[in-house]
Amino acid sequence: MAIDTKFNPTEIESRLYKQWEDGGYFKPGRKPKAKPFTIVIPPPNVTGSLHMGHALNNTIQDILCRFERMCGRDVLWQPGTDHAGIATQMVVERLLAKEGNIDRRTMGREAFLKRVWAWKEESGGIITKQLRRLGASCDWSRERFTMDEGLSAAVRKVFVQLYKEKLIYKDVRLVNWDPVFETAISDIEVESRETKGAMWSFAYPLVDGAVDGITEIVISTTRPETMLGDGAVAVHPSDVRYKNLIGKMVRLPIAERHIPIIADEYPDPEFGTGAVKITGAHDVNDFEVAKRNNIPLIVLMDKKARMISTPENHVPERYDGVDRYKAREMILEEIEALGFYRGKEEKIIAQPFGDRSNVVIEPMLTEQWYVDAATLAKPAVEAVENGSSVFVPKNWEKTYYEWMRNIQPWCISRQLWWGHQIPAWYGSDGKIYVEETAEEAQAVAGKNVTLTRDEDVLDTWFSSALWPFSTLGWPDQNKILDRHYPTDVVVTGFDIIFFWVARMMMFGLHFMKEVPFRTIYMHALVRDEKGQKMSKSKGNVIDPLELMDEFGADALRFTLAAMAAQGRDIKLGKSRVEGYRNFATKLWNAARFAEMNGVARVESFDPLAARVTVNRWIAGEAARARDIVTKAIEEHRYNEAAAALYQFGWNIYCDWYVELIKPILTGSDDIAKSETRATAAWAFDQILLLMHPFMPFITEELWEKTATRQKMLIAEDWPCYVGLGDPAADAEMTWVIRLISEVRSVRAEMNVNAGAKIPCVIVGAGQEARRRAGAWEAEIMRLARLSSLVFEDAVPASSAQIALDEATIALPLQGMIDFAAERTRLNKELEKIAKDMAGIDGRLNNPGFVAKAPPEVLVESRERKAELELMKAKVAEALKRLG
RNA sequence: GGGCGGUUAGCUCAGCGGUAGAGCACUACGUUGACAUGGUAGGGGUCACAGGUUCGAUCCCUGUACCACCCACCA
Repeated sequence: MAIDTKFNPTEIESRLYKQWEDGGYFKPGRKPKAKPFTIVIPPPNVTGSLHMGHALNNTIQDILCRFERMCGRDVLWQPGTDHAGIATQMVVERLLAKEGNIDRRTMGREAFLKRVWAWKEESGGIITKQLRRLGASCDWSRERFTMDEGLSAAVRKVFVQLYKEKLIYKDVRLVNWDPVFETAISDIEVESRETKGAMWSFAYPLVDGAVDGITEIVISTTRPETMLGDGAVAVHPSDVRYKNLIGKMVRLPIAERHIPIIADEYPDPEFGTGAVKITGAHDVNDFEVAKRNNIPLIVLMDKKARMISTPENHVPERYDGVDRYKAREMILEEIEALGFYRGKEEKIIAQPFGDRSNVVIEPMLTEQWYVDAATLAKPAVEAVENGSSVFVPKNWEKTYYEWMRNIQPWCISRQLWWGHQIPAWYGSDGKIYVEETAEEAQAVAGKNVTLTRDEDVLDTWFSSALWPFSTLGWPDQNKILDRHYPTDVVVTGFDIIFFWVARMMMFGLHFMKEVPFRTIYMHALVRDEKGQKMSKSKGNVIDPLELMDEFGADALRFTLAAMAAQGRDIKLGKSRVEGYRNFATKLWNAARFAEMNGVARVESFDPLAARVTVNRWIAGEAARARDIVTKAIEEHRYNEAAAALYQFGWNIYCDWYVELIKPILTGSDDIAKSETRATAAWAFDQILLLMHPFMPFITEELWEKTATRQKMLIAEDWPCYVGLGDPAADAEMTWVIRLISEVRSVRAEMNVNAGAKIPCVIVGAGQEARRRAGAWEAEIMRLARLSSLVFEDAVPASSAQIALDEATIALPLQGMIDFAAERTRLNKELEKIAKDMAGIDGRLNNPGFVAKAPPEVLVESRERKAELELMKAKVAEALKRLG
């Protein structure tokens, strides 16, 4: 069982993971009587491979799951993947093109879908393998896919019910149309970007001649090509310039139609010419104006955003089939030639882009399916208001409210093939039958009706919205669902708060009558060292897999946890990962040290029974670390937990404790020796236990290597200490450490090498003094003895003079340690008394009482600094005398 | 236009009423029987700026300046 001299992460990771998974440690139901704890994974796209965001997201979830498991909860971490409609279809279409195959349309829907499924079976499991690599303790036996039969059934049921409740309906309105994928997309899939553009001005001549000497009206537009579809020109009713033009007709050049000048509140008289062309079928604002004023909607483009010429739309034939941007140039040329051109102004304009296709979205008038989100949002808002679900950090609630309270109908139909096909059938008369199956629809429609199914599929996020209950087996009632819904926490990045969290809230509440999760933990986004979003095009992607190869999964996990402060983004540098890899190595070597020094676990060892000061102290420190880590995880402050672990493991245990016990281990006091061995082993076990959620692999490995155990570490109980922590031992160790540091510092400054045995001597003396401690004089004597011993190696003959000097040095130091804490404590106490007396809650503006704090407490820090300087000087002097 | 963050060491970031912290980088000395993926010590900060509250402000309040992000229909 000897521990290798080197720690090799890759060697142990896959072996241990397999042991855990095969051993069934990730499955719920091991503790049937325990309180359940549930997390559903944010399902990664099947097309995806692990990026930094996933790594962070799943590290946090795994920390929680492992922690709660150790705390005795019955943990279910429900994994799965998302079919990712557009993304997947895109990948497969590209693949087809690359292989020189026919496109999907000529291939036909059925054949294409078969191809996608084949692709999914073949390459869809990459990301789940990578999650295993990270150590994620999901119950893989329950893995789900959003297009599984069960989940699809859930989708159909939800759709049908919402339709029957009139919360899903069809509507003809302007949608965001993606001309590359030729599908509608929802509002939040549109990204507005600032681009260079221009605003052109055209004149439309009045049909019936001049009014008040005016012969034309000048409009301004950023989209000249849409002038062919103008149905009116609008002016503000209060705009005196156009007062007498309202109701007159103007001639629309090129299209050669007559359109009215109307009055509407929409135009801003201050902006441009104050007159706006109204193109109802190609602009969201214009659409509203047109509806209000009964202006006809003239469709100009086809699904690829090319102009079309039809008898209805009056678009000249020469425009037929011309791309919208080419049409723009043509229009500009023609307008100029016709003499209606009135100038151009360069301008930065916001343009809508498809978040996946990177192409300008065209507002298009089509019939689509919508969810009445406003109605569903109400309970979802209330649930957060009344605390049924809580955001961490809290300030995301405001963003959530803002969006939910202004929510628009959610367009859920997509003109794609990969996804859940909408369970709606049409009779030849156009009548709609929405049922879960074709048979049911047929039964409702009657035998003689020929039904055709709606071709569209649902937005991917529709099925994701059901994820917290569909994965647990809904709509079938079952034990898992009863036991694990609502889930405890959802862990996610804020970028999908609207896409996913909000919709799960709406659907969860509507169908389960319960919030889908109690806590919504929003973590930051991972960026590169310069704070830029990682993207392939920028070439700044840090691949978590490469980091794991180089430094190990534990190091990566610890890094991510340590950086998961509740900010907005995380800038990740390799050096940080390297640092935590070193931490892992440090622990590995501490275990080797233990092994070499006969430090081994003693089954019946009780840290409370330890007598040696340093042992009592380390036990207390372990308890303290345990408390900090526990609290920090519970409050989702992972960086604090990580910091406490790092400090306890490296600073407290390795730097101080291990160094301080060396003389005991090599000394001749057998009682102290055996106690220390047992304590060291015990304390190291505590490190492994507390660290396991963060660094599961190395801790599990060392757990196995350092003793014969009943259970694997993953199945161990989270430590709970009663009565650990000895103020006397703490106080003594605190100033021992301080004193050693001071002496070392002075020595270093003076470049004196007084030997390396200081720590051992101090501790030995400290123990002895502890037994005698009591009266103040005794304390001084103890210090004196101690100080003389500090220089024992250097000055074999004892020097009483030096000893006394050192004593006077050490005492103010001891006072200094407690100075700040004491002052704080006193002020807090006084403030509290003041508040109680005045009955004030919250911050006290003018306590006044604080000024009455004992004067010795309110010493200026400057004096303290002077004391320190003096002390240093004295130590230096003492050393000088030693030569 | 609304909203949410940020500005702390050379770099990346914690902290958040009570003597300014970590990692990396840097300097010096050790190459000592766990560990050079180490050890010890050290240098480096008017905590963006200006006011205010307070016995005390990096922290709370108000404003200013930059930097990010999200949302929104100004043609």
